[in-house]
Amino acid sequence: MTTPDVRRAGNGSGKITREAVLAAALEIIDRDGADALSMRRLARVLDRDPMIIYRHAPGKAALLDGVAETVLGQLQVDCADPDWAGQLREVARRYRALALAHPHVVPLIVTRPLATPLGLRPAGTLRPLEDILALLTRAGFSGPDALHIYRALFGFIHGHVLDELQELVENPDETDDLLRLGLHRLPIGEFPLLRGLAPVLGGYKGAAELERGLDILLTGLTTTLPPPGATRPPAPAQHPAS
Amino acid sequence: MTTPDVRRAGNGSGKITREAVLAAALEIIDRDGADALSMRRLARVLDRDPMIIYRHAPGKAALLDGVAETVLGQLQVDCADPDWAGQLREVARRYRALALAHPHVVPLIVTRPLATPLGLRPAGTLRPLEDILALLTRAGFSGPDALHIYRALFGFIHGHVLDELQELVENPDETDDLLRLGLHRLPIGEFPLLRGLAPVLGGYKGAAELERGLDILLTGLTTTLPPPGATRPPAPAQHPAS
DNA sequence: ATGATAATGTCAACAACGTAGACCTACGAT
DNA sequence: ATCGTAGGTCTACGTTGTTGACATTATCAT
Repeated sequence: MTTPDVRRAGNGSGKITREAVLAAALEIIDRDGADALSMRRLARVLDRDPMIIYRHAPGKAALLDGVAETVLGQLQVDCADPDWAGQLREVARRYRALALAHPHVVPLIVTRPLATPLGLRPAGTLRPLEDILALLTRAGFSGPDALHIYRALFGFIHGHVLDELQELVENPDETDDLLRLGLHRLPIGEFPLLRGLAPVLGGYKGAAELERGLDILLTGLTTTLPPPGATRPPAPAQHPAS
Repeated sequence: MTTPDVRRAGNGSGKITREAVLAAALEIIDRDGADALSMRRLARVLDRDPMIIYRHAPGKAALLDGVAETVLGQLQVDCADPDWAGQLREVARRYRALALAHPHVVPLIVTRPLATPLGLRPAGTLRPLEDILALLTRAGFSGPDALHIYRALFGFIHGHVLDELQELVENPDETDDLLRLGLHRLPIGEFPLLRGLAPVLGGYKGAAELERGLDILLTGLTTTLPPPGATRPPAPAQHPAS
């Protein structure tokens, strides 16, 4: 870093907003993961003293919550969509897109609310829940049924996204699936099936898997719960290739 | 075994095994969460110098992986069960029981494999996968289909367990659901539906929810994929492991 | 028994961490 | 002028994970 003007502690110019802090934190996490986020490093990115951060967030934990909130807050739900099942599909797809865009944030989204009661969670985290409840009650479902559907959907999405991220590999340069997945290091005798499935594991397509899961989930839901109104059956939907 | 010989710096008696280290680590995590686990505190529990730990694990990260592995390693699969669907059900129930017994370990199980390619993960983590592949191929499924079923099942389980843990609340003493969930702190205008569903949220029963989800999933799977069992068993029914 | 070799435990030290507390500026309202 | 408040900076404390050197003990061929 060539700094001709040596200020003792780096200070840029202009005010620092909470959004700027969170954006910088997200940048670090996206690049190097959540463990790489330290107050001092974040301050270096902001070109300020580490202590300013505490003017915009009460502590590091709140900061992580804030990052998770900003990402999850980008998930939009169209409460007015008359085709509730289709809307749930799109929400799932958008969620997956968000997760792939910010893979290092997914652990935060999934993990941090574990110790926090519902009402104490940041508002941005609760917005999708409320919106989906709105969508479903507007479609005629009872409150408890809507809640049940929300749980089933997000349970599925969380699980799917985690599983898909687990299958991502860092060096896609390697052509041989066995090597790319590191499967050659496994004891041959103990994991014969796993090793044999290397090519299938390598060719994993998350988007298709998501659609298949959604088919199962939505048909299951519409047959289990009374689909209100004189609306149509679920319609297995078209699969966009990707 | 019982040597009440007190040496200068904390050292107990007897040898320290890797299992003992992991057990102590699990104890700390179960009590106070993963963040509370520090090398020094772990050493205090073991009544030894902090540095011994490095003789049994290359670092803290490996230690966390080890804890996740020991817990997940307790999940047993009966590969020989002829009723594959029933066996998957039981696996799901056992997984849930494990998660409820060690709630603080779930984030580790779910999060740590995210950066590690399949083959480099600890063997105990891969055992359930291999076992379920064995169960399903023995039931007549093709390799890719078996893998698909595994993904669907564990995606669902992961999601369900995370969602259920999020609904657990720390002070179940409070009688009023609104207060217990902290929902009274939410802006009334912004989250009307959510607040209205407080009693339903409070009465969440994870076991029933799991069974409902399993119903949906398993029926969906058996209709989507060719269930090889009852009607006509195809040729390679028996496949000796070699 | 003897000495060599490895395993195992101990200690001090380091750099980096989160954050409390004091201090300093700048500025709009009185 | 004076005050309150918000934003920004600096120092310092206690803790963390880990390194490298050192000490002790076990193992084993000779």
